[in-house]
Amino acid sequence: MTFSLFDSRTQSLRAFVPLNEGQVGIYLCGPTVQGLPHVGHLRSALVYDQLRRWLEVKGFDVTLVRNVTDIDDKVLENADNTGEEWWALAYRFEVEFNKAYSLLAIKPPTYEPRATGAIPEMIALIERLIEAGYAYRAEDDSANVYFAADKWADYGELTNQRIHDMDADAEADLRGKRSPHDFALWKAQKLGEPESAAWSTPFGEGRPGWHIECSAMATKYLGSNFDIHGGGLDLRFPHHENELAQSRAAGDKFANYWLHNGLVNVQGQKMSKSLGNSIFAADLLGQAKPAVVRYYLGSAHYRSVLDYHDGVLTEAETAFGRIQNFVSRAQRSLGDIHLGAQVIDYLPEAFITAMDEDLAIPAALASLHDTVREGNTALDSNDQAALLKAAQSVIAMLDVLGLDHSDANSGDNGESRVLDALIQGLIAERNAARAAKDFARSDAIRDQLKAAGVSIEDAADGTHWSVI
RNA sequence: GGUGGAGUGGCUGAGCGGCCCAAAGCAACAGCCUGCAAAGCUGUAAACCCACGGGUUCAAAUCCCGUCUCCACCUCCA
Repeated sequence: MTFSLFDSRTQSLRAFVPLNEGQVGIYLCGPTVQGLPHVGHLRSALVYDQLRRWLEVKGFDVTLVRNVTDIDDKVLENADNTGEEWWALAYRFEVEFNKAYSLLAIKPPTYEPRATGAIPEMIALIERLIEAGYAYRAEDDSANVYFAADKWADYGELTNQRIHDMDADAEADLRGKRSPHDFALWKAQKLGEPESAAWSTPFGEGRPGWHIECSAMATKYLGSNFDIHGGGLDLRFPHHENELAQSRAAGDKFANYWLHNGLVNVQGQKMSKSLGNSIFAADLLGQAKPAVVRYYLGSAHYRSVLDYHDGVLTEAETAFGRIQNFVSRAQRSLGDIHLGAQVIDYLPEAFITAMDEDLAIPAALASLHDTVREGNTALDSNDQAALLKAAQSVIAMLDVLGLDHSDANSGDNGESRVLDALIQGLIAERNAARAAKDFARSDAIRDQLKAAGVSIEDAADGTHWSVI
């Protein structure tokens, strides 16, 4: 029953031991809502959703905090371009993110704080840092406040770097910094920036630096010491390094485990605005069902690079369709399949082992497919007991992975009843034609249905249909 | 310059000292089933032994050294 996670800070697989027995606190860096959600955002949110679900299956009471960065240079810049209020733009994109998350069955976090809702906590944290001598007000008398990176001896501990090895940009404008490695805790209001984007503080008018937001929000909701901090690999430096430095310098223990998910590449290349190769949530969800997208995003280990290119969704669709097909066949044979309260009791050993080892979802999927094959074999040989066992097992695994197995044909609305009646009529006609050996007619009906997006399956117990 | 990661069958992608003559999926081929298909099952072929060259070990895809190639981070980024 041990559960291990790869901790980026120690760069090792560590057995997970929660601070408080039976409870887990997770802080996840959410998006800066300055644009539309892309495949990378989805993967990141999904990884931690899977982690959360697995911990819940294992009986933990999980508190998941995923923030929304709603104030930032880019938000202001983009709002300036569209002519919207910055907060209106932020809300607009936040809604888009939540829509995508919800489609993908990513459970809402326990708390989803916005950065602008934690300004007092940020100010308090900055004051503690100034007092402790790790932060200073800008040399140029602006409202900027910086963290003195070289004063904090452990700076670089998260990413195993030394300050003097870092590639500092010697040309950069210091803006009142003492050293180029220092980073902003508080940013002075700039000329032309809206009043609504500036808060009054003891240091002057301005807005928060990016890193301080997460430190403040994480400890506000999870306490000064909590279990897991997660985010995308690209946030490891400088964002997480800075978070860790400032929180520790302020006297907080902060996170016990650091998790980083791999990024999504597009045809072997990094996704970026300048390359114009970004794949947005809408692109994926327009091409395939949400469960298929979810399956695809889980097809590589969370720490590996996931490559996106043409055909990946089709492949996921076929693979996932095989699983769904089995569930439909099993349900036809067994009727509705119910699970008891303890989902974990239905999971194969191999599946549990895989999930327990740093959330090895690809290996877990292998176990899922193995079970589907066993179930199909049981179905073909009419072994009802073995079929039920396999079917329950498969449904339990899909449940844990958050993959929707519901039959597309089920549903109780009027339209689906009408549709079923019409299709059943055609199926009856086709079977009559087959009985009369009028295969030209029967094939024509099959083609007609296929053209309409309906596939049919001739089974021992009759003909069944499903939407392709 | 620094830090981290990767190179496994046609493709995706696990494995990270013996259970590996390397999982699972996709694609391919054959058989069973079918009027023919689809779905399903079974089997076959697929990785000149897991980038290349050395080494350690009774034992290496897995550890060490060297080489090559690729990627990421060190600037905003999930």
